[in-house]
Amino acid sequence: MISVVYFGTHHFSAHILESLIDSKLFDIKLVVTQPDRPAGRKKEIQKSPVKIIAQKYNLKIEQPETLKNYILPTAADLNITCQYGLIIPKVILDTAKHASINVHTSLLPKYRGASPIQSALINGEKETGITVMLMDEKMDHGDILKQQKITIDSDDTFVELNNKLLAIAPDLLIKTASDYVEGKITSQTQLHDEATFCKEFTRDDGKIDWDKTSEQIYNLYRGLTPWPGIWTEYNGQRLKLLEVKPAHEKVKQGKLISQQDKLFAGCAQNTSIEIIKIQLEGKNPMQAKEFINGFKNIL
RNA sequence: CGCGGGGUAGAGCAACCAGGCAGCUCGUCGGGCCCAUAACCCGAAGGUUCUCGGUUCAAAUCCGAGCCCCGCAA
Repeated sequence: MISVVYFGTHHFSAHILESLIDSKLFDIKLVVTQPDRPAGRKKEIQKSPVKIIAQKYNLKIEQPETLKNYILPTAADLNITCQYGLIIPKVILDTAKHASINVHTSLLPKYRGASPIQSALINGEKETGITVMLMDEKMDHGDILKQQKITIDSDDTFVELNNKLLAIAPDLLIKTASDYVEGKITSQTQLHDEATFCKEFTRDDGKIDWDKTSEQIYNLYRGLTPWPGIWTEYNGQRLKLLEVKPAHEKVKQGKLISQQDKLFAGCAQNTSIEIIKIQLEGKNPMQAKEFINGFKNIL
């Protein structure tokens, strides 16, 4: 068995961790994840998805607030990280007997950073993939061990694409990690000149710019749904567009109109999007038809 | 005590501010029209107006308390 210290926080990472456990090839000596934080309207303390998995398998857990001056209590053959959310100092990377390995959800050097899946969708990419790499002290900068490409369908949203990547990532990681420990893989330096970066998104990033075309807005929807979602202002209130698709109706830019039971919004260059599911500030989500029934007089 | 919107027929909303027969668009059911229809016409059923208390001749509406849903923020 290969001993491992695992660093991770979010959902994708939790699945990766569980796959490592299931493979029975790895001995997870320690899981490092971000501290429990308040979330939701009532500010209830929530565990990270990775912590939940770690507890399910009774693994040892560490939740340092920061890794500055943090001393890893356990050394292992490999440090494996995925969506941990904090930069890991070189001192900690160097504790691994063989290497510190990272799983990243893009084809590096493209989309280094916090939101590779969302950003690829927003930019209308046709393909993306998984990169398994060696870590260095710069974010997503280390040498590449293995990559696997997948195609992005034009209707994939974050959920579908995330699932596609999740379907291939565990096997790629497990095989690459094992092969690396056995010395069967050589690493390859990234083409740093071609690197692009992506930031973490906030709700403001979901505000729709109606000067964009329906394709651009649809891509924004694909990348930011379900979180943080896309929205616009309507009568001074926030209107979330929970489900949309490109359409060909001619609608004045930035305007909402109803046609039979359907709802359309006008985008740039005479394009439009159909709104299928919608939520007004303070209200529950509703289908376009329900919205039309209730708000017909002001459409 | 973080800020704000909301709870009215199966759905989405109006009426509330300024108390006086609870209404609109759908859906459902029945009938009509039609070659036909999810279209159109006629009709019907369906309500403890979230709960409890208060004010009043009279409360969906005003006052007090509570429960629940949601948008921000974190």
